[in-house]
Amino acid sequence: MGVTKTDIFTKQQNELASLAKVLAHPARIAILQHIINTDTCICGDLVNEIGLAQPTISQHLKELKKESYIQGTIEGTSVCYCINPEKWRRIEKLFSAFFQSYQDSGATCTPLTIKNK
Amino acid sequence: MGVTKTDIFTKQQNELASLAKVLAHPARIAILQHIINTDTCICGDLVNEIGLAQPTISQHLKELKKESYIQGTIEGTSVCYCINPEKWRRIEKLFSAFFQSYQDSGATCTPLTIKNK
DNA sequence: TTTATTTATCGTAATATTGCAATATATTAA
DNA sequence: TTAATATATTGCAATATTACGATAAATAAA
Repeated sequence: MGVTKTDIFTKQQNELASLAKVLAHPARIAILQHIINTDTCICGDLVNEIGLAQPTISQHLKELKKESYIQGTIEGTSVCYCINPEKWRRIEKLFSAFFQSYQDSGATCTPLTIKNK
Repeated sequence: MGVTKTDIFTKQQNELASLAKVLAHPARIAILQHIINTDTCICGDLVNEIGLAQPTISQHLKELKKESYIQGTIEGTSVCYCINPEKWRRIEKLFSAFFQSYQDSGATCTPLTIKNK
């Protein structure tokens, strides 16, 4: 159906999935990396840096803003984007906690050649 | 077009995006958490634990296997799933490195009320 | 005011994802 | 062999995502 049954999952599960979804596209990773490298972004530069059309970049920025990975400030006709420091650290902690919730107990689950790829 | 232009991004950007995409669904988060909690999974239990049909769970497991978050062992008629320890730590490091690549430089990008949600 | 510049939004086409019924496959038990 | 059990695969419908041309909106410069 292409529609996720969010109601059967916990708030935390849905939140982590939503945050991961933002990172689930190389253009958005590239945008974040460029903003990180340039500190405050020169916004329109993203269109030049990354080989995507302006509406496409704008759409990706919208998704990054929706989950507050970044924030924007209007500078005349252009918009300056930068990382949202507080949210970034919060997201980092959520992912970190998720990955650290697994600790290798040495439980035996022998790997095998799985037939279906 | 619904088709990602992977060729214009680096291998690292595409890899992190692919890994994030696996986590971009609450069912897959729930599956991983259940496997983590039960150490080795009782596979069919996932269908009961999570309120999704068997083919749907099987499909999610396939995606988790594709990026090697988990591995499966055939136990008679059933399949026992568990976390792939080596891959899990590798993925953890990739995400950790990504988040830590941002360090708050105190660069001024004053937040504002952004009009478009 | 008019023009240029920058970014956001709309509309749309192509493709991907999600979910499940039906079915196939594989192994164990009878 | 046959039946039961567990999981994977297929096929399909509903919806979501990606990308971009066209255009709107908003501000600065002339």
